[in-house]
Amino acid sequence: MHQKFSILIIEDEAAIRAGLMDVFVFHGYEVDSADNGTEGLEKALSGKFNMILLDIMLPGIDGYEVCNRIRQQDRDQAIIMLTAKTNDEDIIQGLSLGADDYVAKPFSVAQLVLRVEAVLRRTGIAAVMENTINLGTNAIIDCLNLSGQCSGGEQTFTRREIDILQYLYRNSERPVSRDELLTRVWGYARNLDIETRTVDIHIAKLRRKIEPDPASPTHLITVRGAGYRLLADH
Amino acid sequence: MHQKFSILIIEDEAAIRAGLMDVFVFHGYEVDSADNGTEGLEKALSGKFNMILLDIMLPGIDGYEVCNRIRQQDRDQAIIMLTAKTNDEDIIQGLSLGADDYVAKPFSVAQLVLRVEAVLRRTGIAAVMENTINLGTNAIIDCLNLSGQCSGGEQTFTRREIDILQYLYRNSERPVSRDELLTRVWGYARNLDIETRTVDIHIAKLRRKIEPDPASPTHLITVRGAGYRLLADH
DNA sequence: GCAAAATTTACAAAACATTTACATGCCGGG
DNA sequence: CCCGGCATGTAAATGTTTTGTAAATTTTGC
Repeated sequence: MHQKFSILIIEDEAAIRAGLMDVFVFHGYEVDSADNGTEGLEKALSGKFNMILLDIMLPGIDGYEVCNRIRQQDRDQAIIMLTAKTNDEDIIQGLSLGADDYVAKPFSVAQLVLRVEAVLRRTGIAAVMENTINLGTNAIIDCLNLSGQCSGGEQTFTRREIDILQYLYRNSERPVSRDELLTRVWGYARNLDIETRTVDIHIAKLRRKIEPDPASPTHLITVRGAGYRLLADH
Repeated sequence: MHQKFSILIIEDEAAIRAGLMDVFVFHGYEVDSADNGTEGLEKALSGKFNMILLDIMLPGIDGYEVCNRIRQQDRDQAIIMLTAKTNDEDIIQGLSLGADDYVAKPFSVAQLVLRVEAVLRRTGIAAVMENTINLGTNAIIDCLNLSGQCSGGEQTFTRREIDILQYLYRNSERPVSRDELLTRVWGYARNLDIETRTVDIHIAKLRRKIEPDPASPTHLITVRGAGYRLLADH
């Protein structure tokens, strides 16, 4: 998985909160937390999180109320409820309020991670993330719709342009040579003497679309003698 | 409002099977059942069911295997596993095999019904069953009567046109390729080399009916290199 | 057998990809 | 420091593929 999922843990017991944070950091998630309902709700409403783990018994606003308010603002926010209560009433209330799943304490950590993954898959969040190139505030690209929100406003891309961006994005830790692009994106047989400039032309077109100032690129940079490299902000 | 959801219950204990069938018939579902894995799998693979309730311990092929085989054929089939085992191993295995939810016996009937509804909602199957396509002020289409109120006034549609619109509507978050339409609407076997233009022709006809200006579509848009996408007014 | 619907055919138009041609800038060696 | 060569940038011309659609033809449902 290239881009990290972000997860918010709302849980008042410090030991459980810390334990959960460790586990999800270990599994490659970006984690934030809150120890009460008020703070949790505030963070949740920022819309920054792909998943919210929500304890039911909380000081301040309780978990049901938090879930309810989140849903009012964002129908599609993924939420999993955690609780020590194990009777049907709770489960029913949790599901009616629109939590995506419900895990009863004590739960095994492995089970919880699997349920989180299952919900991310079911809700389509995983699919969306896999098809999004996020370069920061001035370029967020939807590879399924061949479109993006860039500094210059809404942009559309061609299939080839998206293929190039995706290849560079997946290899953004290093520059990619023209030869490699021709091989991996175009499907040409490896041919070390290049007699085409088509890669350069496509790069120039992409810069016009995603760079605030195409003349001095910040995302799609040239590494002279090596190729091109795609960089995100921060 | 919408047609009935169909549900398949695969469960060997006659008393439980009969009880579940009664409950779901009462809740307005169309219900079929099987009392062993072999028959259950066969019925499940027919693709007629919106939801499959699957007991784990079955004579013949067991529930895990049935789930596995269904998933191989249809990634989107909704499945809820039922079982008396309550340890983590089972839950993990169930989720790994791709069941959409997991309900442990003894469960309350109310809880099970709610979980079924939750899964139908989450997977978008509930939306699939809707029979009105609402694209905003200038196109509201009644899929049962094959008619609609569009910018050009009252329109009638053919069955194929409605099928296309519904498929695009259910997948309106992404463009749908001609190939996918031929497979999912026409029922053609997957055949990557298209030698027919019939999809394009139908799209053109639909545009004449639902677009205020067919020459510059706002609802039925082309994503060149990817397919067609149906958009509603916000 | 008829009318409506679906599909194929055929061509035009638009979008996209590539080549060409020349301009620009970077870098090392006199 | 300046020059030449080489890697890169890009506008414009050219070639290719995809899409739009009218009209002809076949299929389908009564």
